[in-house]
Amino acid sequence: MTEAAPAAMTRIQQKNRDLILEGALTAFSANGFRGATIDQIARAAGLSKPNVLYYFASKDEIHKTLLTTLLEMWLDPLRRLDPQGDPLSEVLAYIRAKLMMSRDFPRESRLFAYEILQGAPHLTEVLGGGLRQIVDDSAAILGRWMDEGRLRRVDPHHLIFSIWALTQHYADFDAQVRAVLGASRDPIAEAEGFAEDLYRRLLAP
Amino acid sequence: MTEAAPAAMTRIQQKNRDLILEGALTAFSANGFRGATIDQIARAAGLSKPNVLYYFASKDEIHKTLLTTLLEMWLDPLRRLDPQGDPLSEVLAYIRAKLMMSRDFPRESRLFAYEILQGAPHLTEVLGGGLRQIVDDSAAILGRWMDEGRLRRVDPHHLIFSIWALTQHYADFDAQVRAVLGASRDPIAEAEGFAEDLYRRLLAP
DNA sequence: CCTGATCCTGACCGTTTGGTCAATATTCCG
DNA sequence: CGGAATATTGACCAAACGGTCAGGATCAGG
Repeated sequence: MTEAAPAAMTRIQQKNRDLILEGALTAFSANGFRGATIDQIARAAGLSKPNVLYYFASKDEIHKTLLTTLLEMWLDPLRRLDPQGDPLSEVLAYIRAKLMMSRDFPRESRLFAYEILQGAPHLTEVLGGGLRQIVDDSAAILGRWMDEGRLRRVDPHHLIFSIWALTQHYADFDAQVRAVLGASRDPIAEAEGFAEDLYRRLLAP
Repeated sequence: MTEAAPAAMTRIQQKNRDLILEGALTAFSANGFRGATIDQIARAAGLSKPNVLYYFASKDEIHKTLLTTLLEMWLDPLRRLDPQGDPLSEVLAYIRAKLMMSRDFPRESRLFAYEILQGAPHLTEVLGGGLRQIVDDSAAILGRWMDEGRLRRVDPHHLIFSIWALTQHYADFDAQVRAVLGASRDPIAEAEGFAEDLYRRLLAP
């Protein structure tokens, strides 16, 4: 309903909608849905508040559009698990990809973190639908590798959870990580080595 | 300054402050700091809004009091790492304790999650001070065990981060875990087995 | 250059929210 | 009991916020 006719869109529309979503990503990821104001979003986008509402009917719609747009990108690495590939390499590549996303797209990570913390009011359909499907599919691939003895047997769903938890931790709880580690260290670079070691140990048959 | 004279406190004061903090924990952990309103807190506590402000000068002070009060309890399991104990048992016991806290105190977990997501504006001193100290101390214990060859060598800080990430994931992202796993499963009970396997593999020398 | 569609904004509105205050009720204690 | 200390509340306030709207600026196409 929000994207009924995406075909017809002016250059200006395209540009301003992008600006708004970009500003909204910054605002929502910094303060959560309720903490972010339309004024903040407008300022970050370089537009006036009424102009923002000219392109999006409500704050809610901006948020929803952001979530659904970014979810695609967010889950992409999991979809890339290649059933034909080498199991351990595939898993380690996935972990590396997720860590790089925490490094390069921390705002996106925090956006989802806020949403899920809140009980995912805007994502319930997606969570129980598309997400679950993708996770189940990936878990099935992992399970098959385990059946074949090419990966140690563990619960595939919890394996995925643990990878999410660990990799997103460095984006979501960055403030804590930095406070504990100090300013001079590079948390994510270090995490790469740690995570590889961890999951190699766990999964090597 | 907030707790200048804790000695003098009426029964009524004690009871109502507790009620308020209890209600605030529910409100803040469900909606974050900005998402929670004093009215919500008051209703949850069974008091009127002005009465809540009679016991706490501001919403901010309620939040700060909650955080500092609960941080103690939250970090307690880490303090319990016994340098004299069996290394692997100690770590596994810590993990089990953290998982039980995710099960029994999910509100506390989410309260901290929100705060740190936001950049920990109310915890900066604590993070860089007390927390860092405790983590460094624990990391030192773990490091010594590794020196002695009683634990496999990994980065102690990232080991702690990974335990936090995994165990708190089940409280903070409960909505997602439940959506993916379905209603009939018991995530945390399953996680216990998974986590023990994971860290036994990683750390057994 | 004209005109209709698109784009943009200042001013405004109703509601919510954090917080205040004067007045009243309740408790405590000599 | 009586009065001081403590506790409680309805009414209120100013600021912030999401959202509206009428009117003006700008742009695209003929």
